[in-house]
Amino acid sequence: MQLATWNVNSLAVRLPQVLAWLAANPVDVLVLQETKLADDKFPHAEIEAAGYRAQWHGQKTYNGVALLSRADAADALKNIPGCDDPQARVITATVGGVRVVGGYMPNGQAPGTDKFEYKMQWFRALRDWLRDELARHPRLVLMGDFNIAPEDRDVHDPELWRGQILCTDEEREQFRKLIALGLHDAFRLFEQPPKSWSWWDYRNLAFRRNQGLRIDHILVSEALRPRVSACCIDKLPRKNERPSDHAPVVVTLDAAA
DNA sequence: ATGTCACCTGGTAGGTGA
Repeated sequence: MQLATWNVNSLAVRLPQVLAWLAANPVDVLVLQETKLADDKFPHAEIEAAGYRAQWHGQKTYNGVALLSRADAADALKNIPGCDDPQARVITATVGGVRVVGGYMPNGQAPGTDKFEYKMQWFRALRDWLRDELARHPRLVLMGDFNIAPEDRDVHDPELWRGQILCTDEEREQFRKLIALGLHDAFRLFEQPPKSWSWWDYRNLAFRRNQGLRIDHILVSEALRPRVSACCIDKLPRKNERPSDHAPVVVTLDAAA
């Protein structure tokens, strides 16, 4: 079973790239972030024609998430239950016995801003709900754009980025607290090439210079950890014309014993 | 040195968010 996450930065613009990527990478589950589409604009016909079912939680202009799956998706949820959030950031469903949580975590803009405080509160709410969700669904994957580079090795220039948004100690603490629920960063279960990033700013020729950050993550629960056989970042779509600024991240799970 | 992109409103640009 393969699952992937991709921040597409507008599904209206990126739909052809998503369909092409799925044709080349027929993963079982793909969660998308920043669809930026109201629910009635979601391209479900095109996605179904490509062989995928879709759950989506949309929003005009900002945010918006979706969960595409080859098999049936059951018990879908939108956003964090019990958290009254007007921003569309989470889509959850059970596929093939795995509880899949796709998230577009808040960016936070800059430390000290209202948006940063929202980010902190949002992660607290996510953690409080996930604790219960993990008890109900031991086989769980949390993946998406976390907007956090967990460690210095996830940053092309740690000194330049120190204390900046995506890299603050407070954000990294939020990431560690998610891990402490009993989750594992699938990417770090394997030896990886140095300077592996999932996001490159559109500015400053950042991709050409490989000046990026690893902020898109796939966290797997303890019960799933023995099944993880690979996890990699697919940089190819970042080389497309009109690319998203993010690359997909893919995890491979062996069949249950 | 700087270097973008997507989307909105309300226009033949400017603002916002990332």
